[in-house]
Amino acid sequence: MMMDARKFRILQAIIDDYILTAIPVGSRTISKKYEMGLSSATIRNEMSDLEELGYLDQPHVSAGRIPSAKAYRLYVDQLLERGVIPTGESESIHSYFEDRSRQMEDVINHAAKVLSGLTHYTSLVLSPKGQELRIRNLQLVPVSSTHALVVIVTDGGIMRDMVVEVGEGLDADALYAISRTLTERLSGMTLSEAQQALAGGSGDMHHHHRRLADNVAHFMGQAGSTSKAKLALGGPSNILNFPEYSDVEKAKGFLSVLETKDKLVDLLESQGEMAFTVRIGPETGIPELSDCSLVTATYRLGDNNHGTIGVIGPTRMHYGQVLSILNAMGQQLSILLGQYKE
Amino acid sequence: MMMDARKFRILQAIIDDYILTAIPVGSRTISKKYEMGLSSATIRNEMSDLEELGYLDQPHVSAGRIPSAKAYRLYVDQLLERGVIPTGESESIHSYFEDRSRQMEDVINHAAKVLSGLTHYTSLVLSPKGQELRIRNLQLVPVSSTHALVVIVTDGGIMRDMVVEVGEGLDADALYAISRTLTERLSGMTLSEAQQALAGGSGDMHHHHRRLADNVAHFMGQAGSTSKAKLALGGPSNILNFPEYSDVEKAKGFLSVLETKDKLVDLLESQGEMAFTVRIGPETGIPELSDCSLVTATYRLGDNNHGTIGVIGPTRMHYGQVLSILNAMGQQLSILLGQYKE
DNA sequence: GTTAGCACTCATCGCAGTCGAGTGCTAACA
DNA sequence: TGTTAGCACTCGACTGCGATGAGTGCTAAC
Repeated sequence: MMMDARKFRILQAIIDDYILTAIPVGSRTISKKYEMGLSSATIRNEMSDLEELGYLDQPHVSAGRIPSAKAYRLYVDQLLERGVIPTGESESIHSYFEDRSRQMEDVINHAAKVLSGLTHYTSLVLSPKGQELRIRNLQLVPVSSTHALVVIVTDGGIMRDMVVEVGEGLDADALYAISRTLTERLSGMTLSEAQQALAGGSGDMHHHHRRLADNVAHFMGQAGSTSKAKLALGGPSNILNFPEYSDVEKAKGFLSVLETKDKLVDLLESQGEMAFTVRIGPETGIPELSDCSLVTATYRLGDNNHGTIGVIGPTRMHYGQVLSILNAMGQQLSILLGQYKE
Repeated sequence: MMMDARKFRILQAIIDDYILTAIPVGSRTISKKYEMGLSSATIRNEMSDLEELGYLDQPHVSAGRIPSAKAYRLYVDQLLERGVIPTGESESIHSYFEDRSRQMEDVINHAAKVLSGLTHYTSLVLSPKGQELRIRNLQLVPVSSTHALVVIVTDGGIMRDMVVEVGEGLDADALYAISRTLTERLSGMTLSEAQQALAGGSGDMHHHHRRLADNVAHFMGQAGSTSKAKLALGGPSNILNFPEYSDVEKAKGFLSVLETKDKLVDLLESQGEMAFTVRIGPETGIPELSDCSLVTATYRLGDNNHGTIGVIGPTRMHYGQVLSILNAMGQQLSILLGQYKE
């Protein structure tokens, strides 16, 4: 048995209806509501076939059918093939960023809020990871007589800071001098390159201030590591709006995953450079999210940097709308965060 | 009718039992489990009195009694009067901070995690507000040809940073010179004093770089305002462990409040300088939290700064234990964050 | 003042019965 | 050969009801 055009149309109708209502869809519903020109009996036969093909599940014998993960996969693939509808969203999203803050973190947080507000799902916004960023400026700011704050400005405009121990007896001017030297030496390198350069330890300065150099190198290792990418969550409790999660146990599982952000970051990072990724149910690889879908998109920042935005919701998600909003939001973020670029 | 010692003992037993089990407490339970040397009938009479006095509520006529907010209030007040039990918690909490990060934000986040882990409630950790901090150092780090990052180090060791617009044609050295001048002028002032000093606008520099000065002043206003205090949440989903919140609607209300952090910050800040505050049910002033209690404590940072830590849970909270843990955690935070002090 | 006894209340649980949405199958029809 | 009407069947959801039992309030005796 094969999937033909009619089967596909019926499947589509079932998915649409289930996305809307979250109620198992019966043959009569499809026949009447979606004007197929077919009787419920025919639909029934087709549905039986679709079930055999693995596109539909039946919670119990006297209930309607619900789409399987495989069905959503097909649905989404079609959607992506046909291209996403980039509606007027873009403009409306733009308006949410009127008071454009320049702080990476603020932008990330705000974006997450806007995203969850627009989609009514839980949203995730991951800042670009530092790995690929190139250093533009490095400066040490004295904090105490023994510690200094490292500030690094990169071509993405992202700054990370950390307190490092410096040797005794370095006043503000000395630190500034060192900062200038370091900036000169390291400018244009990525964080990991710079880390190596420092660890390699040629140059005058390094002999005098080995400790300082080591600490700064260590910091770069940390800042450059993916784990340091900032993750903002939007509307975690949105999930509770969906009947799928009216069970407290399930909701707790979901929220717990959100709390341990590490897994999420890994998941988001694994997207790589793809414009869009849709993970349906078990495809997320996280048991607690096995009846959720995760839709992610990347936004570009500079030539070799990207961050990730995403939305988590029940598998019966408004994929089309979500993709469209993510698309618009990605563009907006690229613009907002790209404004440091010279 | 008055509250006498025996009534109080009975009330205490009821509260203890209800905190443990979340099940309405009957007269027989008290008479047997708590060895009052009184029959259930006597307890019943006393309970009836306690209800009349407003310390007990009855969900329905054939159920046991549950403590009212007024009862918890009495309970807590007694607890506070007698002094909190500062057990060995302090040591165990210390051990959670082995890898002492120096980043304010990391410490705050970690503290929230530890706090929610220890108490099994939802925890809140609010960083000290910048208002009272005194500037020790101010530095401008070039970000682009037109923007610079302001970094301020204060005597609390707290740094806030923000990108401000500077005039054209200022290179790194020029910015450093300005930074030195500003540090000299502003060092020792609080943020708001510094803001005024800058706005006042005497001094050579200000005429040349009015724009820059204005922007820095504006930043100080922001950084110093209470709204900028960082709030970390720990274990938001912990609330779902309690049967009180097995209703999804209630849980959603609770979690929504957590998402809009502003209200929480206000609530935490309103504690003022008190060592401990306990808000029971309606006392929180937030409808969604009307059957929660919020226990907060302050931790000191320097002479005139303090942050707030707190725990939110159901009204039937383990007040004694929570107070003890908050106490220990407060001390630990004071130590950790105070380590920049010269 | 305390307690035993008793009638009363009321939430909870289990159970049988009903209802109805939805199915699968068969037979007739185009 | 594909479509449809009809019908028996399934099974979850809901309803009503009696039994159960925890817990109370009241009264009378100690």
